[in-house]
Amino acid sequence: MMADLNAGTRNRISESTIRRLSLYFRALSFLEGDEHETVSSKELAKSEKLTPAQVRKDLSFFGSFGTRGLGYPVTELRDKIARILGIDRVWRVALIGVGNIGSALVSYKEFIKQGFHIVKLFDNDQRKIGSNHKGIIVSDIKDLVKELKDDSIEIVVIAVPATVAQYLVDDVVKAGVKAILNFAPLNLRVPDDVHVRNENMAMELEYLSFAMVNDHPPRRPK
Amino acid sequence: MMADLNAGTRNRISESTIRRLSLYFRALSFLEGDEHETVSSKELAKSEKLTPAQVRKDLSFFGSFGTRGLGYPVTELRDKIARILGIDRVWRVALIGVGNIGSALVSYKEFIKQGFHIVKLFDNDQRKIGSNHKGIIVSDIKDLVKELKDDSIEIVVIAVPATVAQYLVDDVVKAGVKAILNFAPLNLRVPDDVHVRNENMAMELEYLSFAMVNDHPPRRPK
DNA sequence: ATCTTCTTGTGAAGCATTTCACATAGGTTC
DNA sequence: GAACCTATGTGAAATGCTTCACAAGAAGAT
Repeated sequence: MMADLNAGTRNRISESTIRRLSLYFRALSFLEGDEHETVSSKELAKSEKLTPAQVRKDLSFFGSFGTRGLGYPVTELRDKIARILGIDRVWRVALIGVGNIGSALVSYKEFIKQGFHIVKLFDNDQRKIGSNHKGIIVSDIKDLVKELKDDSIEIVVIAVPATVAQYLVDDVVKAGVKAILNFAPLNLRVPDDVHVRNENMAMELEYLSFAMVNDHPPRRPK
Repeated sequence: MMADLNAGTRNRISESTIRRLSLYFRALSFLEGDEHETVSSKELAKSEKLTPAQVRKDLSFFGSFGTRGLGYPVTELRDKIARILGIDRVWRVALIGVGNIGSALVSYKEFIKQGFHIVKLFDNDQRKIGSNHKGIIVSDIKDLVKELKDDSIEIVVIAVPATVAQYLVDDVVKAGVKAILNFAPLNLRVPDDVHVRNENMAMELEYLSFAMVNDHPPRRPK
């Protein structure tokens, strides 16, 4: 039974489910290397510290991919999930801000592996503009809107200081980009049809800090 | 009314609440710069795209910080949250893996600002060992356990390839470290009393990809 | 061909989190 | 100092998510 993903709030797939699909995808990619032909919900759950029921329920939102008594075919399921996540294709990504984090992301192999190709770099620093990072020439930020459009950029990664991020994002929206991965520590204002995900590294450290200070028990399945 | 944070599963503060505390902390830090003396749950909610009720409920788990009819005192609330999150002190952090991401993190100002001081670097590459990054000399990974102990490291950041991460984490655990921030794309196995948070940058891009392919509506409050 | 075993797929139950709604209380004005 | 205004703090309702439990389907053995 395929869920209707377009049904507004009703039937909406939860954020948690989608994030777990990423985990399943990763686990299946590992298994593919091994001799495994099939994998059970139990095994898949164990490798990501989840419950078997959770795995089955998540997958059931998108279809029936398994065989009763046997499990799920590894390669096939991996491909199906790639399809669902939309990573069975190449995405054209632009990165704004070639500083510490930006530079690291240009060379980050996980992105390429999953079809996220950074094809464009922007900065406002004259010393960086024109320079070459992994074969990509850094463009001047002042040409942002035009170049994003001309190059059919679909996803933009923001890796600039918080003070200038909103200003740049307004231009990114103007260029028609509908997806933004934001590393700047602030909440970006965008229209309803633009997707934003925030990557907040300090937040994860704060969680660890809280957990230690308060002796907060981790949530464990079962 | 203070919640009992040590009460095992009962009364456990939810992960979402803690993550939102980080957001409130950030928003309050911004406001402090302005002329604002107090802030209402409504204003605080708006700046992070949440509901006022959510803000009040979150804070109520930890005490009564506001004044009816007026709102919350900005500086005081900010300090209280810092206390709750355990970021009213300095944490000694070690970073393992001085590659692309590792190098970026050493210079990442948000960490320092919030009291997370990277005081130790490790790598297994002979060309990197002994070199100086932002005033810190890179240590040989083979001395990991001893040096983590000797330097009273409390938090370890893992920024190495997935293939070697588990092996290193076993040593980190051996050294008595109870908190790990993991950038390697795999699920680390650790004892129950060790806290792990995963930073999975590809996962966020996958979420964006999913949202675009499936025309998935973002969840909006109200 | 039937029996046994294994594991899926899924309503329903059980929990957890969010939102509602309002009594309550501090501040301000007259 | 009383009346009014405003925004908190919080039980209770509503919503959302996870886990349970089992019928049903597929493969392999005898």
